[in-house]
Amino acid sequence: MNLKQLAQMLALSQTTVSRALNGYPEVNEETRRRVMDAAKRHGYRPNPSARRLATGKSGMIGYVLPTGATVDIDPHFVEFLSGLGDYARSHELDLVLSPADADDQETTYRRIVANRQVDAVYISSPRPQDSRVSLVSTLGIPFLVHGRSEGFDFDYPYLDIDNEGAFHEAARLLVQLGHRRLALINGDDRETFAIHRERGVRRALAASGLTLGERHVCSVVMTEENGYRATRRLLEESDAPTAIACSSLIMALGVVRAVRDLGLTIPGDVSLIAHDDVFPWLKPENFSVPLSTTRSSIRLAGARVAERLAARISGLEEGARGEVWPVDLVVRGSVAGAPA
Amino acid sequence: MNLKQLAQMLALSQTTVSRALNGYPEVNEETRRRVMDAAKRHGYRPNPSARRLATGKSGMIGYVLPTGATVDIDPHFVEFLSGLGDYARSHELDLVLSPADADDQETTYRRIVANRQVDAVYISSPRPQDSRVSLVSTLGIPFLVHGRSEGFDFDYPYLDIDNEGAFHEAARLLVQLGHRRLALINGDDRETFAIHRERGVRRALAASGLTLGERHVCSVVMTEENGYRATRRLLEESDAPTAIACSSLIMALGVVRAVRDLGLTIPGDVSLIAHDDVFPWLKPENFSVPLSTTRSSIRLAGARVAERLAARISGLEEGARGEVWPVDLVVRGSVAGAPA
DNA sequence: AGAGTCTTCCAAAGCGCTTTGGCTTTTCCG
DNA sequence: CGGAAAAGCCAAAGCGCTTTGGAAGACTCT
Repeated sequence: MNLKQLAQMLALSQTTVSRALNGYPEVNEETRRRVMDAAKRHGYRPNPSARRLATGKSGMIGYVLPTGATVDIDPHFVEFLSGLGDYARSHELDLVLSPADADDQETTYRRIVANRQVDAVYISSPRPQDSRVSLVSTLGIPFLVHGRSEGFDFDYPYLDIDNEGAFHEAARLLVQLGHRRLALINGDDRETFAIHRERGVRRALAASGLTLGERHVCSVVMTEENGYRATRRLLEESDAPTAIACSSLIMALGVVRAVRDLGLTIPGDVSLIAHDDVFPWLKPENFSVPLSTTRSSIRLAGARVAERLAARISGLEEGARGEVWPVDLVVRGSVAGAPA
Repeated sequence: MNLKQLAQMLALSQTTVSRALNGYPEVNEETRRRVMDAAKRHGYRPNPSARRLATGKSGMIGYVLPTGATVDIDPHFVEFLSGLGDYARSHELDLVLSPADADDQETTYRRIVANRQVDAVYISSPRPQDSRVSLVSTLGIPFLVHGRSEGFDFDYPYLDIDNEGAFHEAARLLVQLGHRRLALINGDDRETFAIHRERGVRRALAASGLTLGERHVCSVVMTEENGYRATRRLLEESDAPTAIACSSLIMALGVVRAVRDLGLTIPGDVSLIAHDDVFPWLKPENFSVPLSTTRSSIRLAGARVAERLAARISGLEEGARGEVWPVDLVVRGSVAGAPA
């Protein structure tokens, strides 16, 4: 059942039927009702391909997925996706993932924009002066950055959590508990979130005249194994830290394992605070010693990103609105006063 | 730059240019070269919306993503996606995720098929007599099942791993080591993979005249917490098992924690074998006691699914071909002879 | 009553591609 | 050399929708 048939059936023109269906004003209310009614009764659904060709709108949001033999998709992604899906589901928005060589995403961005394959895109895990952000903003497609970039001479819309504030609070608590030597086991320090977290820790330390030793900050891909290695390295040195801030729960698994392997205890010998993105399958309260965390649901962020993208597509949201979510500091058993 | 302009520029008809580009035989080789050349030089890319409208092909593969407030996307999904992306990237295939209410996916399947939004779909985590499989096969769109369904009077194409064989081997090893009371901490037993794994364990036990006690098999969502709870329950009973087979590494984390909490050791008091889907961020060899596993890369499976879907789309693959991958049994420190 | 203004609808022109059916020209072969 | 077959190309008709530019009729106002 296509528009033509429906129009014929109603003895109306395609124009009128189309307008009635799309809520244009220049059609009699009764006619509209008749049309709506018939459409529903016959299960008419406009062909999206045709509509897309005519309007250039696709009803999808896009994401360029960096891939490659050496590239692993972050497990956080799936939680983010859940959130995106939560919103998208109720709005018949689809998500198209365009896999791209991680080293050449530009081609793919250009392709999906030129082809009008999607109405909007989002960008995740941005870095300072991230080329994707400048690219996409010149390409002129609605977009939203999940996280923040930096160092541009223009503004852009984003949704981020207060990483600096979170780690500032975490570090401040540790300092208040008497810790003098903190360490930070961070994610890839080319990404903005990691930079912000480090900044937060440094700021908290500085406030008490302390510093973050050069060798007390690690920047690694966030795997259990890397958490383990970093911790071993940290704790086997002479000026071993007495407290660790850690950028992910998965790494924290490794931290806990390393501490135990060294015959040390949490929080007796070392206090630990990690960032928790709220996974349903791994909870900080269930660690052998319940883990203190800075908590922010990445799933909720996903839903919000979808919501804002939808708003931008329909013109309800405009401009370079930045949105920063506060982060909860949840104190559990993994922190204690510094050992004597 | 569109077809019309390109044709004009070459003083050829759109027909000829289109045919030259799409490899039809009825065009002179030299003409074809000229066309190809000009197309490349001017960066001509056929508009996918138009092509789609004309042909009904979209160049995308689809996945209906079950969502809902109580639905969590499995973290395995992201690894599978990595694999899918690995293949899709080099073939300019995009993946479209259509979020759907987990309790009503049919509507969404019908929509994406009716709308010809995608050229093929895949189905994951199937259950016996999974309604999605029968639906999709009547809808007549190319598809592939990742995993297996059962109990149909028709065949369908799938890619699965030998879950039964894997857990058979694992259980057999444990029995050979003298274990008489095994337990299985399994995933959702409405899903086929879980059923197959249980079957494998039972078969191995039966071969030695043993059985899997009713209360020695748990079926739970695969989270760390559930692994922990299941293990506590198992080990606190009078006829506690001396060996555990576990369906996921994440649950195994909980198993390990529970064993430790109870003051027991692996493998001294209890042997453990888990299934490893090969995550880059959590490796069995890095468990406090290196974990024996049945191993099968879900990422490779993703790539293969993409490959086969592409083949089905282009008509290179047909029929209900089932493909079952063998699973490696990797023995590490977490298994030992049964305690006396 | 006549001019102007709404209201309501329509025919037709795209959107950019593929494909059908046909028309020339060339090639082949007895 | 003549006729058939093959090769190479084209005009035009879709695909199913949106949107432009009217047009006809109803209504208002002076």
